[in-house]
Order: sequence, then C-alpha cells, then structure tokens
Amino acid sequence: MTSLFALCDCNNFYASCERVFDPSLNGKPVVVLSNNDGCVIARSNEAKALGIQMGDPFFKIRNLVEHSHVKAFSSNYVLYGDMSDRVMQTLSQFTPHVEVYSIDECFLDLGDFYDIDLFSYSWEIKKTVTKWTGIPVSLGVAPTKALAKVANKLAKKSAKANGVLVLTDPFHIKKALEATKIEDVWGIGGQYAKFLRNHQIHTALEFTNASENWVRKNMTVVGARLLKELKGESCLELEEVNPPKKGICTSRSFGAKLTTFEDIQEATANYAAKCARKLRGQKSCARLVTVFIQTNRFSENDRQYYNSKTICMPVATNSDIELIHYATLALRAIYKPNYYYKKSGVIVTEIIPDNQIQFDLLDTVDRDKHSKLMNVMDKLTDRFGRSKVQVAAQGTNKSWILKSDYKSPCYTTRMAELPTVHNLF
DNA sequence: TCTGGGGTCCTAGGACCC
DNA sequence: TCTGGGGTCCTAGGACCC
Repeated sequence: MTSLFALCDCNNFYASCERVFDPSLNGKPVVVLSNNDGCVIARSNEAKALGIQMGDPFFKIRNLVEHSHVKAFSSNYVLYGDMSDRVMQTLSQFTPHVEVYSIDECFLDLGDFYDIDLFSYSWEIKKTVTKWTGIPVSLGVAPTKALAKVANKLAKKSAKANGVLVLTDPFHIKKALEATKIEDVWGIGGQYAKFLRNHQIHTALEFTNASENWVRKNMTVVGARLLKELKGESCLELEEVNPPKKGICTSRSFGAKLTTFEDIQEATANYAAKCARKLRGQKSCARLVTVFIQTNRFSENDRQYYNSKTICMPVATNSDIELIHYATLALRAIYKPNYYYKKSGVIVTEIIPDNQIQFDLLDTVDRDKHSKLMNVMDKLTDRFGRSKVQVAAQGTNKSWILKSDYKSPCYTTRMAELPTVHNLF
C-alpha cells in the first residue's frame, strides 16, 4: 500500500481574495493588514518584490506604500472565509477525501491514484479552482504529507514548475530535499532550525541523514515523525473531520489605549460573548474561563502590567450571559487603575460536549431559558449580522473598537434589511 | 500616533498516592 | 554518611502551525 497526498495551497490568499472582486488590482502590489491595521499578513508577489515582509508593522512601511502605490486592505475575514469555502468545495469535486488544513490550504488523499497521469490531474485541479473561484493555487503531490509540503513550496518557487510539482520518483524527491533549506521544512521553526544548523544540518536532505535516535532525543517524537515522513514513510494521516477545539480564545488589541474599568469591561464582555458563540457553534460548553489584560509592550514610556485570572464556573456553560458574568468577575480581580491597557482576551477551556454537562443541585441558573435565548440570538445574528442584539454589558460605547480603515466591501454577503421578527420563532 | 490572532502537541517536574 | 520506589495526574513552558 502506497500513500499519495496532494497539498493545495492558495497563492497569497487574502491578497488574491481582494483581487477577485477588483481586477484592477491585478499586476499591482497589494497587502492585507492584520486586525487594527497593525501588521502585514498577506502580500501579492508585487508587494513581496518591493521587499515588504510578512509581519512588517504597517506604520513602518507607510512611506513605501505611498511611494510605490501599494494597495493596502484591512482584513475582511468574512470575505476570506467565504472564498475559502468555495475553494474547498471545488477541491472536493476531485476526491471525497479532503482535509481542510487551514483557511488557505487543503490536503487531498489521492490514495490509489498512482495509475493516472498525476501531472495532468494536478493541472486539471489547479485550472478548475482558478476558473471556478478566481483564486490562484499551487499543488504539490508526494507520498507523505511532509513531502507534499516540500513539493508545494517548490511548485511555487520554481518558474519551471509553474505551480504544480509531482514528487513520486526517488531521484526527484532527493533533489527536492536538497533544494529545501532546513528552516523551510514543515515542522522546523526558528529554534529547531538554529539548533540543526549548529549541527551542520542545513538542508532537508541533510536532515534525512540524521539518526532517528538523535532526532528523537533532541526534537521529541514530533521530530522523529517528521524524519520518517521526509524519508517517504507516511505517519500523518488525512484528518477529514476536525475534532472539537480544546480551547477557544478571543483576544484583540484595542483601537486606542484604555484606562477605565468600564471601557475594558465592555471590550472583554464582547470577547466573552464571541467565545460563547464559538462554543455553541461546536455544540460544547466550557468549565473554565480565563481573562487576561496587558499594557502596550512596545511602549517604553508607559508602565507595564500583565495579569490573568482563571475562574472555574459551577456548571459548564456556553451562554453569553454567564460567560460575560464570570469574565467580568475575573477582570475585576486583575484590573488595576492608572495603566494604559492595549489588549485583553478571554480564553475558555475544559470544554465538553453540551450533552455531557454535570449539573449542580444548587444551580440557580435557568439553563433551559438561557439556551432558548441564545438560540434566538444566534438566529438573529446569522440573519442580520453582529451586534444587532447583544447582552447589555457589551455596551454601545465601543471606544475599544478596532481600527479598520481600509476595508473592502463584503462582496460575498449582503446584509438583510432590518427585520420583521415574527417568522424567526 | 501606529507593532495580529488563534490554535496544537509534547515534555519535565512537582504533587500526590499507595 | 545513610533518607524507598513506582505510578499517575496536573501544570507550566516550549516548540510548532497558519
């Protein structure tokens, strides 16, 4: 039994999404910014050519942006999520066994496709995705996931490959590993790359010559598994269904420095509500809620403060009202006046399916009522968008709101007119 | 003025138990 | 001087991913 995987990766995904709906951007440098218009998180090839790096703070490249007429966009995750769905839908036409690995990457199990012309087939996939969605993609095909990653990277880099690389022949695999720098290997981050280079391992090929014991000792079983994968032994299976999340976090930098408890409380309540909605989305409840706050770590003049507080709730919940209640208690425990706060966040953990909750005899919450209310709120949000209906503690002040000065329209979703509510219930 | 956000897995070491 | 030993659970921290 020989395995075969394809990794399909969208090129410069967020930038490409913006281009789909505004073709005048084609051929021009485009960047997409993180929340709060903070950092560059996606770049078109033209923007890369200008030397703009991933993670560059926007304010530091503003001159270059103006001078070189770079088009900058605030991130529009609703749009990108929607485009991602379209790409994944298209890919699943080619094999029922797909793993949506991230918003812009998908593994395809080509299991026993060895008999077909993999090169033509891959090109067919690539052309179809672009035709149906407008998003350009690259494909790497190989016997293991880690090798498919290698193939994909080279497919993008090499002009000859032009976006498709099939690595099944041992000689080609060896050449590919030789051409792959160790820090470009999937699973080798900054620390391991430095460590390996210190041990004279500079390429993926040199890594495959290391002994398994040595790798296991210095890089845990994860490294040992990677080693096998690069040598052609498949250890990582396709994961078609994603398991429910074990922790859910909602955190944001504020659009401005905040000091008062009320402002931070309002922001934090909104993050708590978002966590609750995510929990309901995967049909689970959480027992622990953690709140953290921090000042601006880049500001040398301001006094710095970071703290977090975890509260164990009496009964696992996914109700906006309860989570906001306990998040506020946690915040109260750590908030100190006279600091300039820049960020807060809410993390929920000890997550269990919503049908396995341990109830408490002394419980004072009417859980049935909460659940019905949340159900209605979710329906309203799905239909009319965020913040149309919310818990009072979430406030209307929104002085903490994110900066988003360059947002494109939500091309793929249209906000409905304000409702006549009766048919929702 | 302005520096992202949300996840996963693994290990070492301490606490605790018998 | 010499101070049991083995198992399990939990947590913090470190590595990684996009």
